[in-house]
Amino acid sequence: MRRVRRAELARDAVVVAPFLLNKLLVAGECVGRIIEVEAYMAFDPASHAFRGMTNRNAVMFGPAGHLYVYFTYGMHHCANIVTGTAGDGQAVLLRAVEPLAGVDVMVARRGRPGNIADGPGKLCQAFAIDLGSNGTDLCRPGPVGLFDDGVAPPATPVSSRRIGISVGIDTPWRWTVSGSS
DNA sequence: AGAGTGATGGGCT
DNA sequence: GCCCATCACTCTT
Repeated sequence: MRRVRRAELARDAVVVAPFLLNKLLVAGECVGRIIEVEAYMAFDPASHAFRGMTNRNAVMFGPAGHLYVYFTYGMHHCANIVTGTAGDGQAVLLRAVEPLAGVDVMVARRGRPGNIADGPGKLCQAFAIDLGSNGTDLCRPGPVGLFDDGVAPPATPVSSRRIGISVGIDTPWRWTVSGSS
């Protein structure tokens, strides 16, 4: 099981997003297989980076392979993986993972059994990812990592429209592993 | 299965 | 002061 290399993430978000399917998100004892992602490109009206760099989205403009975490709706965190070249302002939103290890811990954090990581907010709660993890380098040993266990992403990833946004809904930049929602 | 809605707080115009 | 890259609960088909 090898760590995902920075060079693999230093490509456009629309390329990296399907590449990330079936990769493993690891945080402490918790492991999950990525099954749903969305790409947010530069000059993408739905992207946090669209209006330029601010304190909140600064990590998006840094080098690829870092975690961009933001707080939204007054109660949820969402996790993104920075892609492209530094300065681009690109990222891939992690929307869902299949829990593989540390399920007990995730259920305890969630406070309820079942459907513990099938949404961007739930995923962050289950993996204890919050603003304290913002900027973490996933390509170096640390509290959060991204690994490849040799399971290839789907040969023909399923793409569809992104969710929860009101602009940029024309671009099919959401990818799922076939069989998951 | 799907639509409607309240919770709740930081970010930005 | 309004807008969310959400979730869970309720009520309706």
